[in-house]
Amino acid sequence: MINRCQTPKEHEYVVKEALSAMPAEEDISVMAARFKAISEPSRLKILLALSAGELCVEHICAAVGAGQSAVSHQLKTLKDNRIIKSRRSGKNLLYSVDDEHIMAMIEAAKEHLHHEQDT
Amino acid sequence: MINRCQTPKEHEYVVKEALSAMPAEEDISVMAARFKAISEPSRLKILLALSAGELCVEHICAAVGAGQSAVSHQLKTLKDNRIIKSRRSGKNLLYSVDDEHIMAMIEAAKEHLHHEQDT
DNA sequence: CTTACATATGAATATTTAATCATATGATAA
DNA sequence: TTATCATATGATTAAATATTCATATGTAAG
Repeated sequence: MINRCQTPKEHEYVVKEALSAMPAEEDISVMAARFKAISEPSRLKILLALSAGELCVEHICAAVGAGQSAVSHQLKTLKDNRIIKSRRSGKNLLYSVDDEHIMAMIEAAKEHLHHEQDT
Repeated sequence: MINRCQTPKEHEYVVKEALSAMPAEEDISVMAARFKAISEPSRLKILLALSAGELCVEHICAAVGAGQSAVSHQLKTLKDNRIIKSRRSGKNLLYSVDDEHIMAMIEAAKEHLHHEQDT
């Protein structure tokens, strides 16, 4: 037991709860990597654009105002982390948001923007 | 209009939608910074621990198995980005998850872990 | 008011990562 | 099958960032 803390009993209980609910190390790494994928303004912008609908690479470039190579690298990062998915249509690859959980995360982040903090 | 794309009409429409719904650059930066704050396994772990309840710094160290200085730096990053908040109780600072939007993001990320991708 | 304790902060280093350029791949059409 | 177009990839360089160590701050107790 840690005795530097003045409320050890409650915290000991919370720590136990936290440890038993804690995901496996590998799951934590995967989640962290996914958050990292959308933690760069350029990639987040791509994701916000795709939340309006499916787009090919050139139109993504147009929507976010960036170059083909940079966007392609970013799409790979987003796709490797399952933030987005792609399908081929002729010469084009069409990208879209992976699933409803990703949309939920974007929405929560947008709403959190307008939240005023207590502390 | 971009003509390299074989479905220009639909994509032009989506691009227009995307641009009109696109948050301001500054809001994008803020959101990205917040995702970045929870994109490091060590910090995500802290957040997951706090999702079980309020904790003081020493108990956070115990819950995540890291040192005081590292944890304190990470708490600052999380707090600066409004992922967590703190209140004082005697000698201790008690940290907790900022609000329900953050909890929603964590939950969505956990659920997304178990999602099998199409493409 | 001085000591001890809980937590924060600053500087330094080592690692990670984004952007760019040049080139490669894979699909279609001629 | 060759030329062209859409997109991906590899290497390089420059910038961002996590950790550690040492020290500072602020609170409470004696």
